[in-house]
Amino acid sequence: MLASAVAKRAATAAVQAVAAHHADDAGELFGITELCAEFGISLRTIRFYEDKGLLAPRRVNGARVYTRRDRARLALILRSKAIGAPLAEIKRFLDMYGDHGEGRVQQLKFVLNRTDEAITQLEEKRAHIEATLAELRVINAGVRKQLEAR
Amino acid sequence: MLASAVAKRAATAAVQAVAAHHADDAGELFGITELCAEFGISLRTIRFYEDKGLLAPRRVNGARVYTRRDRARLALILRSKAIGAPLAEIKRFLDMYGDHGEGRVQQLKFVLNRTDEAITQLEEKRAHIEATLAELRVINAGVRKQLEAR
DNA sequence: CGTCAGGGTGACGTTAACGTCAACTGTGTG
DNA sequence: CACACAGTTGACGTTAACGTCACCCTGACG
Repeated sequence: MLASAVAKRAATAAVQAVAAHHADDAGELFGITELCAEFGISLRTIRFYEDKGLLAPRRVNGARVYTRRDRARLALILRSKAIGAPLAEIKRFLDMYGDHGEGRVQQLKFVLNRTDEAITQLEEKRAHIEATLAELRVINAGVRKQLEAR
Repeated sequence: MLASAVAKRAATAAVQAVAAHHADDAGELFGITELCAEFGISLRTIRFYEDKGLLAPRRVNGARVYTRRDRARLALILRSKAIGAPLAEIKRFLDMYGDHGEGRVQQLKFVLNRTDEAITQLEEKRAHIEATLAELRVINAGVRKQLEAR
């Protein structure tokens, strides 16, 4: 089926995204304007995220230098914003992407609980969207009929 | 398949929801506190929505009286908020649920365009959620493995 | 050496979405 | 009738998420 192929692609992308967040900060480096241009946000915004503890780039002579990992974090922030999450929640989100390679059992269980929570919440949100979509399609179809029957 | 059954139920619910919005305001009436209790929101909030033009209850000696239709609108508002829409957009949303029984061709086409827009936007949002869910499941599974392998 | 662009740091302004408070009003109750 | 009570309207406060502005520093270039 087509759906399973799509799902597989999504899963692969997810694995890569999570891996990117664990990448050693060796490779390319980015400036602040570079990232702003790439993601279409303002300088003020990216600094604001830093103030809020969502990003923590290195400094070179005071200037911010971002690694690929920082870039991945930013992408995550923006996507989370797109689904309507407040920055405070996004911060908790980012923590989940953090360690979980090492860490005590206590910590792992903590992460497990939070991912479980986040997953159920997102599923609820998705359900809301499904319902709204269904209603919109009803309206859409109704109006279309009205128009066809002049 | 199970999924199709679920989809049908959702579609039926959607039809009813849209119909409820067109119901003649004859039946039961509600007070403001009643609605607040039912939906778990504050008086201030419901009045705020009125200020913003999202609700327009009748007045009896200055007191607000809500019809079933108003109640349906409120439900829609809250669900829209749950999916992360700003009130300004929600207002446009509500308009779509409005007439479309009568109206000139011009108006109908307008509604059609907006529903189309809204649908594609919601689909995008759903895609965001799917992606995030996929990543969270990756993390979740990873942590679970770590824990099993002590 | 001047200056100029790019980046940094407060400080303040702004919009959305309410909460809080005070002061008033109509309604039922003893 | 006095009074509690539910409901109403401003006015003002608050939090989140930035935008704007002014001013400062620093390296590169002519």
